[in-house]
Amino acid sequence: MSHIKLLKNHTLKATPQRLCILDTLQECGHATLEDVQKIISKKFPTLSLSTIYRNLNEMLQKDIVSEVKIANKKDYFELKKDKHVHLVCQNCGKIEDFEIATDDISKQIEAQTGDKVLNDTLYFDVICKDCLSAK
Amino acid sequence: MSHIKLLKNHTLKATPQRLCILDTLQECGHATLEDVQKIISKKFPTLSLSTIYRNLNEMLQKDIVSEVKIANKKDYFELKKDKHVHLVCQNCGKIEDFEIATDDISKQIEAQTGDKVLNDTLYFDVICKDCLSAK
DNA sequence: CTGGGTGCAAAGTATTTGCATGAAC
DNA sequence: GTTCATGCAAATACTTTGCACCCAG
Repeated sequence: MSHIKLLKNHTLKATPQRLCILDTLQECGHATLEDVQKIISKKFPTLSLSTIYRNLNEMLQKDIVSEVKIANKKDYFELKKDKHVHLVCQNCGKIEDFEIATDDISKQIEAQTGDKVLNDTLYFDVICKDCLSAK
Repeated sequence: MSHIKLLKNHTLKATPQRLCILDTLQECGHATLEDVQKIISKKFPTLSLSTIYRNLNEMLQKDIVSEVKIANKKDYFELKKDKHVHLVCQNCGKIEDFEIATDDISKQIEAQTGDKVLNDTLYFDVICKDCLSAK
């Protein structure tokens, strides 16, 4: 879906500023606020910091983007995607996505706790293939 | 291990302030900075905010405590524990811990990506038993 | 047109730091 | 006694807000 439609579906006007923010997230995959700021300052120098804050918050609320929180790291933003796991390379810092079925674990938790599992967020600390082979 | 020993093992002096912070985390299981602040203001009103910040940061660095980051929530602190999963109740907000073996998933990731998995952090959004039965 | 969005400057929070004093070892 | 930690106040960093102007629909 185009970013223009994406915004309109969520009752947000398709301004150049918003499109620029979405493009940036798409390019980066996962971007910290700092990343977004830095990249935008080149692509669209007049886009103000308050606009970035305001829009990221709005898009979080409307579930267009999500926040990726990793211990000992800054928070990242990403375009909302289907269920996936984050693989965080402890060497180069890169974040990869990985599709995975976690129903087994969910069932196990439900059986042992009596809770109802709705959803999950999984992070794995890894050394990525590239860093492994670089050694 | 007593908190006094815990601190000394990490070359930190066992001050009443530090012990109070550790006790607070132990009581709460998972506490936000705000929780810590609020509880401490009763138990030890002269303990200053900068001391809380300084010590939590130091203890994070020395791996005495860890940070629990959950999307759409404030960050929590907890005493460092063995590998466990966090179950976050979407209804009452409570966080439970759950012990689980995740080797299967790790192996699956390694097989499919070529990465080396070091560690993992898993969160599950749940409706806890208590909230389920309260309906 | 008109309502919502933007930029700017200012306000509001959160976090860190420098330094003199005080406590742990 | 020394060294390290604390409290306070000040500095810095981060985030939000109010308002006049502007643009997408």
